[in-house]
Amino acid sequence: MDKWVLIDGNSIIYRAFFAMPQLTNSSGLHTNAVYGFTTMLLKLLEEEKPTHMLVAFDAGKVTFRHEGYAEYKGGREKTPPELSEQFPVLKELLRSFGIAQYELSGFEADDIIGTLSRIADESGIETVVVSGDKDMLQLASDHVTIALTRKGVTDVERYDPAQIQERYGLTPLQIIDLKGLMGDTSDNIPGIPGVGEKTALKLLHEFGSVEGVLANTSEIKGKMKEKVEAHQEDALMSKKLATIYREVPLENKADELVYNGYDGAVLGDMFRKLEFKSLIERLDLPEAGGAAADADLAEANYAVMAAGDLTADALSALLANSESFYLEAIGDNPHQAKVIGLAVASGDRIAVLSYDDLMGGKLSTPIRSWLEDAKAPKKGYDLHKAELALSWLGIELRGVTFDALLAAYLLDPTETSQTLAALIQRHRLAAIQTDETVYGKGAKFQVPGAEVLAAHLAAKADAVRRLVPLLTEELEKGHMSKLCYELEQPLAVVLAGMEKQGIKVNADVLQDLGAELEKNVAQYMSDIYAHAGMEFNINSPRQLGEVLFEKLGLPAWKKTKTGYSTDAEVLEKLEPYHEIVKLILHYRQLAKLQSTYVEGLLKEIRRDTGKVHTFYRQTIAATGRLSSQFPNLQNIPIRLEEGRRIRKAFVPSEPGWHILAADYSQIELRVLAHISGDEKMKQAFIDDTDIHTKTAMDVFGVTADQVDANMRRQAKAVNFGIVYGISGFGLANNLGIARKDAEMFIAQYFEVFQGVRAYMDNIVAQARNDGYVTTLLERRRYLPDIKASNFNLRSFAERTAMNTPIQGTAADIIKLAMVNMDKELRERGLRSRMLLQVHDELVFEVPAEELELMKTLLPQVMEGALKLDVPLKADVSYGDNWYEAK
DNA sequence: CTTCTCACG
DNA sequence: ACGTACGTGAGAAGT
Repeated sequence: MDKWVLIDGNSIIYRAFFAMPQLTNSSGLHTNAVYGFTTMLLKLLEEEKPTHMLVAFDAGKVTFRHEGYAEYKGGREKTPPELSEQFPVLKELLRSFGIAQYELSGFEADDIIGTLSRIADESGIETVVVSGDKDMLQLASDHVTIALTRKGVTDVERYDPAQIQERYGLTPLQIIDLKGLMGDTSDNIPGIPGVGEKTALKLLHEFGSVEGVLANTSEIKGKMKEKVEAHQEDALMSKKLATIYREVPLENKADELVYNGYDGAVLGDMFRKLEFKSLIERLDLPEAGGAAADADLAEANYAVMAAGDLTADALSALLANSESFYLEAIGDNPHQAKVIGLAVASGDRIAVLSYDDLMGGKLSTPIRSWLEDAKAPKKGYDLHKAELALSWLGIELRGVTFDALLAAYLLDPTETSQTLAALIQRHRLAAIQTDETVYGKGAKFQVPGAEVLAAHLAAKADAVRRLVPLLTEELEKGHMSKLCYELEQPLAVVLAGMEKQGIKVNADVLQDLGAELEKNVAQYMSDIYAHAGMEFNINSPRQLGEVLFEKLGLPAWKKTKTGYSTDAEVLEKLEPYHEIVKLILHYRQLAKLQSTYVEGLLKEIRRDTGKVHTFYRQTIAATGRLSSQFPNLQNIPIRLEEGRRIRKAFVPSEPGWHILAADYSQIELRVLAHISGDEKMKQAFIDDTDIHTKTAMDVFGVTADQVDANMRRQAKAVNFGIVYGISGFGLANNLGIARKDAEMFIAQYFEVFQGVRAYMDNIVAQARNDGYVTTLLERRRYLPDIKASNFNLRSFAERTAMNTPIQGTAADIIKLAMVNMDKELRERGLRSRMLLQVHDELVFEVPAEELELMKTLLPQVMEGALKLDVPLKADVSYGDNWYEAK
């Protein structure tokens, strides 16, 4: 069975260019559009398995369409040079793939594809047309489906005639009439002025075609009638321009479209030229010239010393002059990670010890005492994980002086891969093997034999050693040395302490709650089945969508890329239509509690201690916040009472102790008041007024007692919006009001808080100028998209520029408070323990006799963490469990 | 392994 | 005109 795939080259490369972030190879060639195009090709090859394939291009500037209408495609912006330079590259890439390409002077890509799809259709050959242009829908038929790009490049939506009917209520050929009426600004096709998609569809549903509309103008009312009558000629010409010409002389071309797959070596060479390294790996393409794979790998200018090569004294001597340290622990969860070895580099020797060497034998004593010696300096990589993994072996890691992972994170917190291999590559140092190469991944993961493993661990210790001076210098240049050595590194130790300590979770409380939930979930389930008239999996959005929108016929208005959206926003809008909707919302709420918080949390409780030990990741969030994993203890329910009860299970680990919690009040807005210097906002916090009420008063121009609940709610949403980097659309969406009204609120807000407006303008300008923004403690985030020509990318970067200094400074502040508080506890010899951090909240367990002291000490330390132009405020609460501490 | 949904600040 | 709020992690489905 033949299968043809016909691609509108111009349309897709444009799409790819605007959808992909800036990307260049090391010689400065822009490659983003070609990269995007390539990912789309790969997806098509995999999904469609075509026997024939063609990429069609527009040729030259003038086509037959210009003969009747010289202004066709006039007024278009010039193609950006960053894109033009990629056309020849794309054509070369297609040759490397072995994919046919075609262009014919006087015709557009549309016409070539239109003709070939007609030929395919006439022979009954299944064909997919790929484009970003809706006009292509006119080509759909029983054998021809149209894949239109939606978001990005690889996300496409397929249309056959039935789907076009469903979406527009039109046949494929009527798509031409649609454009005839609407016109198309991008092609400079006029259509009828004032007729957009809505009106055009209405007219077509009534009269069937452009000609039908023109013949029945008497039945059209008001202004619309005048417009249609005045622009009859335009409509007819527009229809003609929009019609794809399907008789291009292309007979007997089919053989040239045959696709036989690509030659890995040829494609590999092309990808190397473009530096598409991830794709080389993904397709497992051969290395250049077959061999020489290891040519770039660093040559070991050190001797790997295994246990057999070392005496205890020799090891001690080496450790005394250590330059770097690397500990390998397998597994993502450091509390369960298996230590398989470690390496210490010193001059031309790198000692590599196994787990067994660490746990017993002649070398165990020297290595353990070195690890635990706070005076023995250690420069390493991910020592937070190392500290935890070792601690479960009864070894306390001390004396960390430099962590390459933390440094790398500070230097670029948005970088997703901070592995040693990636860091080495980014710094253009001689390469080391990736973990994936050495261990494999997924089901194929396997620890290699002792010798190979030793070589790899030694290479990593050596990599750390080579990175340290570079990272140190970059931190210095970025003014982040203090942030690294005095905040993040000490914090890593505090976090490890919290994680080792863990928090006690009462399994009985969870089990009781679970039993209750189970009953209720079952009840909801049967009620939902009764209303639906059938049983189905409510947890499956797909099945739920079918029941709601097809079986029950509820109105569908929001779609995901795979089907109907059934999220809470959709369901809330559907509530008035059917009783089942409310039941589903409740079911969802309870099922979430049951699976994630009752069952999920129960699985994390250690049988021996009854505690859960989360892991705070310090190098994930782009803003400087922490994140929490295994389990995530930063998203335990609180907003709704049913869920909040989960917190009753979090209890002190010792009898008679209490849970004490303190959270910063409005920390982000206080930070904003400080960094913007807005006098009005500063004064509001100095007077300790309710900021949302104050905002409502100023924005609505009323007195305090005139602010009702709704005004305060709206003001609160505006304040949130300000912190997020406000947009009219976002605020409108959040408040469920018209965008115009939202924009009015924002304008009014900026009228009042002029300092805030100035800050927002300045920070975006600063980001454009420097390429990055910073927090008060000089934490940095780069925003490469701030200059993007793509509106979406640029807007996103602008909002990020506004938000990151605020969210990031708040993160700085609570981190300072944590380090200071830890110090206070130790210096005062208190037994109280810090257990959790939830972005603006700290949770402790405290013995009864320390409660009074802690109730004043904790807020004092939190409020004094950083001196701002406005006071910081922390509210304390306590109880017998986390629920009571509210 | 990705997608959807939903929990938190 | 474009199409969005900022930052995370986890469970269940379905490929």
